[in-house]
Amino acid sequence: MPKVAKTKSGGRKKKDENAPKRCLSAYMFFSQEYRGKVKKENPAATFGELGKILGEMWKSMTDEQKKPFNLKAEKDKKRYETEKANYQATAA
DNA sequence: CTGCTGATTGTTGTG
DNA sequence: CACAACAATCAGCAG
Repeated sequence: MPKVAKTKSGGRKKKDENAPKRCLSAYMFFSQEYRGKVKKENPAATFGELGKILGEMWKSMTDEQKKPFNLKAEKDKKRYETEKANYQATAA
């Protein structure tokens, strides 16, 4: 059962006052690194292809390949945790 | 207590 | 200027 692929164009939920954004996903770091690489191998590939290709290879990646990205994701999570703590501390 | 959904993050190219 | 697939992630809310 699909979780309804709704984009940011959907109904927004109420945002927090401090709004601790969110932690980047491993995919985000993955794109940052492969963004130029995939573009290099796919100069004619625009976002459409790039996005699909990237996602394809991403899943193709093993946990070892995602490791560096996961590490970054973990670190970013801590980053988010900090703003979250600050958000809760101030919001409290 | 448990789960679900909404919101967010980053990429680039195009209407 | 905002959004389009791609994946992940998490927090808050509702039953």
